Amino acid sequence: MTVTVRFAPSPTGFLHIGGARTALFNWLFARHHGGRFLLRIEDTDRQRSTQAAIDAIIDGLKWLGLDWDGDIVFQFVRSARHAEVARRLLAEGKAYCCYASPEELEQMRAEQKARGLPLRYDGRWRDRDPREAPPNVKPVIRLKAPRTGETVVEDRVQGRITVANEQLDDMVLLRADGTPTYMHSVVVDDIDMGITHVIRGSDHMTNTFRQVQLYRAIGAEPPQFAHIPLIHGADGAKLSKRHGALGVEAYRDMGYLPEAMRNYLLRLGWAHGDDEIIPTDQAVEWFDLGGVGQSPARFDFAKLDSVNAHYMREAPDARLAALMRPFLEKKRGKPIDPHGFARVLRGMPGLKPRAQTLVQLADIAAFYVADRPLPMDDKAQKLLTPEAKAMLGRLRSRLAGVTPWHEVAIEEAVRGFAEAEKLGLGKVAQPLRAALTGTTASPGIFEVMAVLGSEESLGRIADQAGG
RNA sequence: GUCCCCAUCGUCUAGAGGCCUAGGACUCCGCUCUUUCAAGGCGGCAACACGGGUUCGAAUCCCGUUGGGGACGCCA
Repeated sequence: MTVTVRFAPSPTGFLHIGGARTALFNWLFARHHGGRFLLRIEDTDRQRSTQAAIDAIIDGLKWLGLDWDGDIVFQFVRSARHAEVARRLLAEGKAYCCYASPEELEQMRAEQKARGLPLRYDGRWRDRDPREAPPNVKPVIRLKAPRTGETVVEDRVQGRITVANEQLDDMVLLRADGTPTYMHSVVVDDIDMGITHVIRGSDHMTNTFRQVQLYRAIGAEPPQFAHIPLIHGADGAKLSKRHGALGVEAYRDMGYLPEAMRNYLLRLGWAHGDDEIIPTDQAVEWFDLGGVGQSPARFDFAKLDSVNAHYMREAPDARLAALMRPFLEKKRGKPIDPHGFARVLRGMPGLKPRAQTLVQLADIAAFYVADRPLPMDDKAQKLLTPEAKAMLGRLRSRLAGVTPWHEVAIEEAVRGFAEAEKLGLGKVAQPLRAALTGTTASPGIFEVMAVLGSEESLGRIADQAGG
């Protein structure tokens, strides 16, 4: 049987980081085994499902590079099938009609809570004669779950997990309006789609027992389950919208590379010995459920930054420049002309080891496309003393004679000038850097001049030089 | 409250009874390289939650305590 997994988000919001990791693990598992990775949108909650959320999930998966097989399955479309299975169970006596109203059940739970009892449906209609049903009340269909014995799940991550059946109540399969519940739809769809492995967050752990009972009632063999621990926020609390559970598009907008995101997310909960940098093709080769950890992990931006910095250094200059472009244009508030973009591209080798994100990369690349005269930051301004300005004037004259305008020739000229002036190179380089970049930190100054070209370099120096 | 799960440096983790005076990565701190800032190289700080067992021997197995998380909907 070919390995078949699915990622099954509900379209009630963006694709958050936990969902992204679940999708990644499923995708890796499928690709590792040469199996299929299916996408199913769980939109049975008509009130909360939105097209915007569906789009966000699809965009997020695409950005992360997680391609699914076949067509997207929309769960709601299959509701007739779900109802059919529920009614079959009803006919077989494995399910029953429950006429308790929502208000009645709410009251039941309130009483249970008040008396310190477990919150469970008490099975009040389980064995009651349907002829006693109140008039004009549409019933829900509940599973007639076993009341004795225990349900065992052999989880591929958590190991064997057991629960006493008396802890579980009779879950609703079909709502009063005839629509299926999540619990029921999931099981029917997973059976129909031939899902062999269910890899999902451990918040679904307790659902699993109920779902296994449903599989048994339907007469199907349950798939293998693998519950991966949740991701927590930096403070250890549950990752919620308030605790940095951002959509993947937020990470894209913060300037993270998708391959870095995949690597970081992979290491959050999965390990292969001491390996840290694991490119995606390597991950596909190595991924296994045995490497998944059992305890929750905290999301750590510092580590993500470091991983991202690594992948930025490895990325080809042209790709990085293209990816960074929108960030730089946003920062400038206007487009970059081809001339400026060419500079950024040429300057990329010196730029990329100095940034951890595309946002930072745009920040430090900005001077390459800045218009003259450049604004000087405070530290740069401080360096440009009257003496320094005069020095820059003399240096400019010397530089004007450099041909061809190449890095090596420029360096020779500047070093020769410093020597002639009896100045340390730093005394010359720092004011020069200020004039050329408007800051005190930048790529190597000879590289900067070479990239800028002689005309622009001399112009910028002249802008700051005295006399 | 009931049930389920988890527990190694600040964080992510390696560790499947002796290889552990517990390894790697990130962060932080030094040193080095150096025209600045990075990157790189070298080095440092830092952990087996606690208590009982089992065993010749336990971070690793068992039990308990504590702590954390998750689930208890006609939401998914």
